[in-house]
Amino acid sequence: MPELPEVETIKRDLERVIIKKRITEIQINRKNIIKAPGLKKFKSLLLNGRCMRIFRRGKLLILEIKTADNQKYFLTIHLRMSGQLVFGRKDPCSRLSLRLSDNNYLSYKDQRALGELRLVKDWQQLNIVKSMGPEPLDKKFSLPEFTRRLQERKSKIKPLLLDQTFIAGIGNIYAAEALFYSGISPLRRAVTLSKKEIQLLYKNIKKVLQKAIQYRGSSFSDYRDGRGRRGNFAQHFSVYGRAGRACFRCRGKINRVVLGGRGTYFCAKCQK
DNA sequence: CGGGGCTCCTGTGCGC
DNA sequence: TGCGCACAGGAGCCCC
Repeated sequence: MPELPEVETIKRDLERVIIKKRITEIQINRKNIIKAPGLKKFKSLLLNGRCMRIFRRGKLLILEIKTADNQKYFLTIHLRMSGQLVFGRKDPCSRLSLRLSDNNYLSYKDQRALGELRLVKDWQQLNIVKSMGPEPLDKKFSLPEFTRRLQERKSKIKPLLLDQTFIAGIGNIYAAEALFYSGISPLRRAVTLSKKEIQLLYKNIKKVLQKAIQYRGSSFSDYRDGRGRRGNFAQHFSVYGRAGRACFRCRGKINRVVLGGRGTYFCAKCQK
């Protein structure tokens, strides 16, 4: 479900409402989403702890936890396809529920239960973090390096954009949108992109992610923000999910193919 | 390295 | 109505 803009929106919502509140009650309704440590330890460390800070790396949401006995831990949350993190009243559908000292709840919901939560001492030592590519909205994400790294890859550009070790945070929607705005076919080999095309792609990745954050993310079906509300960017999709409909630029038909097992939308006329 | 298939889950929608 | 299949904002693993 959520890609960088959705996780960023949740982060911004939650940091206004849960910081420094004490966790007074923990209810785990689906054990296997907790990947580390064991359930007992997970619970005892969190109980009476407080979230001091929230940040994001790629699609990973990270809560810095100060435990009751003043240790520093990090609760890492990967929402995968259908995870939601919602602040408010108690939610009977939650997989994990944290009651806070103001009597509100932080609910982790996840219809498909593919999400993963971990409570760790050092989040940077997680494999998913160690192998993660650059943050596309970070100043350190530079065009020369993006260019160099694209030019050494023979794979198709679209699956490459979904590869979190190549670049962090982009998923199926924003890969499709960025390629559309850049006029680049998802089937193109990365190595064949011209300097000009790479520059366009670089700009459009940033642009589409920023725009989506402005609109509080995309709710195609499951996504909800930190208050349980839908995002507004789905109304602004140019290609994603528009198979068979008219391309906004040339009025031609939007195609759908499967690449790396993922539905891939593009306009064969506008995207070469 | 690249790509395909399968897996983890649950739910919905479609064609027959 | 029922059944099976395809598909869904993700990603790890195995195999060729």
